[in-house]
Amino acid sequence: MTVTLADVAARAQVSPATVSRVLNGNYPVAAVTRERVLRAVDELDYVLNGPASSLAAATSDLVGILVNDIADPFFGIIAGAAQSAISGQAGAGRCGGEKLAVICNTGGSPERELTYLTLLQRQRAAAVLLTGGALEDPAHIAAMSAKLRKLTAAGTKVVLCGRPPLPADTAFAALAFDNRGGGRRLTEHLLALGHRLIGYVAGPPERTTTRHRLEGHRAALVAAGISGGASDQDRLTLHGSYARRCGYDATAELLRREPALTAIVAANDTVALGACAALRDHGLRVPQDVSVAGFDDLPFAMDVMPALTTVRLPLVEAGARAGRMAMGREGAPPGGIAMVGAEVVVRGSTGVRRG
Amino acid sequence: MTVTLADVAARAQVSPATVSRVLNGNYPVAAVTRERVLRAVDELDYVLNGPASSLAAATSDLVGILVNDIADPFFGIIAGAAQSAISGQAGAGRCGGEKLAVICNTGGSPERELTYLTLLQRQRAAAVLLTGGALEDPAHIAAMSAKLRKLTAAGTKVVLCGRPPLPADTAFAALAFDNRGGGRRLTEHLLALGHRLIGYVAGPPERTTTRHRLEGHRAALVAAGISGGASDQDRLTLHGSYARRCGYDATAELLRREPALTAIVAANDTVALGACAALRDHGLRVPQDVSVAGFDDLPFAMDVMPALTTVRLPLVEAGARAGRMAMGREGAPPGGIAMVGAEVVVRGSTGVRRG
DNA sequence: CTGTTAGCGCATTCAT
DNA sequence: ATGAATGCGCTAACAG
Repeated sequence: MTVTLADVAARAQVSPATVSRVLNGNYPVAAVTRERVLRAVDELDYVLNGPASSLAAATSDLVGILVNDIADPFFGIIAGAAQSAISGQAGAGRCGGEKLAVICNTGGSPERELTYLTLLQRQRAAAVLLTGGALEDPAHIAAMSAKLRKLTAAGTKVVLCGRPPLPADTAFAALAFDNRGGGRRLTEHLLALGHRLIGYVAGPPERTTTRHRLEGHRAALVAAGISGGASDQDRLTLHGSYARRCGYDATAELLRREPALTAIVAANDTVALGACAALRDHGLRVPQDVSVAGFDDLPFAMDVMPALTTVRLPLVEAGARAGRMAMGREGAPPGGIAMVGAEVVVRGSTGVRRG
Repeated sequence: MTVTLADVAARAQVSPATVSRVLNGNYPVAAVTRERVLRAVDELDYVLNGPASSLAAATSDLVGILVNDIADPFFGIIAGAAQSAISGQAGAGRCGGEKLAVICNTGGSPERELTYLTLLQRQRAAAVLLTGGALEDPAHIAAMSAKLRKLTAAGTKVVLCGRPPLPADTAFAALAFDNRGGGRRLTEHLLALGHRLIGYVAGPPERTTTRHRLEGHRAALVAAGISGGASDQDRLTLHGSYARRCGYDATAELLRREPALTAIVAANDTVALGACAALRDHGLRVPQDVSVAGFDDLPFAMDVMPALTTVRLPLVEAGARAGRMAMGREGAPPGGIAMVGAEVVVRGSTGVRRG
């Protein structure tokens, strides 16, 4: 019923092997023969059987891109850039070299992360790209390390993008965002504006991204000699998800705990937006009464009113570079890991401390 | 080197066939035997070979979700919801039933759209979900129809989400957003506020979404008896991409063409944000001087200042429902197509006409 | 440059 | 309820 490679071979009056060679383009074939085969392919409307091909070749053209939450533009932008870098480079042949870059949405669940890895392992994926912060649960880290090690052993290339390298594993090329440095510089900016009572709406606990940004924040406070003591820092730090709603609720709570607050640093831009909304609802102006800062510099950050002071992460560049690394078009960075910049972008949402 | 099903069979002292049956769970196997096999699987750390399995069974567990631009939360939200609906329903067996729902980013390119479809066809995908507006180029429509017909013929389920059904093709279950109705009601809202000179920053030409929203807009104008003539409508309508930048540039141009403009309708929320920025840069206040309205009701729409009046599309519900339809967990809507609502949400960015 | 020969690892008939 | 045999469609040696 379905047309196979053998049918094409018969039609073109060549052997199946020749058809395969033409299709894969990785072997010398006479120009005339190629034309004949291609014509037969076209006439029969033949489509290669991927599973059969992958089985015989022991590899597939599937590339998996794992993201924590595809509804979040942070991941959408990285994933889109990576996918372009991977799919955009069609090989010389119109059939060969074409990779199927696909995005897998884990929803931040460790189980689904592992499940997707297994599914990709099943498919003998050519490469796997892990994006965004990782969970710090030791058991999960161990499971992930083991799984990734198996994947590489099976010939799958593993690349980390925006995720710190796994402990004791320099085996995987990694691109890490300088969350700590960015977090520190952002708080230094606030300190320079005179702020001393700074609330911090952190991301989900147990995530590397959350921890690093928070560490940077606290390092800046300590360096300025206003650590305020651990208890005070805890009092002004609240954890939540990356949802706008969390920024709103956490800000309300912070205001309750410390009405004299003059600045709020949010886990990311989305959360910062929620914080701004909460402040407005409390009759406070941004930045005259309270300054607000975000993180990531998502596209909308420059368009909200007031425009958000935030930390710009080169999401597109990082995603594209990770994609190239996954394709072997770009070597791993020296030491296996490259730290990509995180630069503070000052806009209207932060200003000098009031009165 | 790599452990196969035969290895597991040997370890469990059963035949390969039995192992296969246990793994697929679609055949009676004695409980004791099953336990023994499962233990062997665990001990050997066996992972099914997807390509081999798909080849033998002539189907795979891959489900493709095609999106125009994954960096746009519009698609991220739909895709995320669809993926959850598809992956979330692990079958009774811990091995079987698990689908690999993957997102394919076409970037709006018709070639890549077809390429992805071919790739998914190669993989013998179980289902394909097409999301978002379609290109109206006749050649591309024909190519898509043909390709989709072949996919269904090969056993792949095709579902359309947020995309109008293909002409003369009731074969594919479709969920369509009421872009025309939403567009019309949005403009009616503006007309009710007294606006008469309304600029329209439309999306990319040749896209169904663009055309439908624009048609709704014009229908409202005509119904109000202020069609203004075709030439006038053309003068106040500008096409561009869905980028924020286009909203900015188009607004500047509209202001040049018609300084007396009192309202602007944008292709979507992102474009509306760009329009707001342009107005501000021209010293105009929103909504006191000019009202602005978006479309989609993305999460940030309620958080910008002033909050955006827009048309809410049930992205999560539609994505999830499409996912269920792709899995055969929900039947196709009567007639093969269901129109999902598009409700105007009035917020601060629109107000009564000035003066 | 091209044809021939073997599997790749699994699902599925048939038997039992 | 389980085992034995067959073939899915293709690629990769190996010849020629």
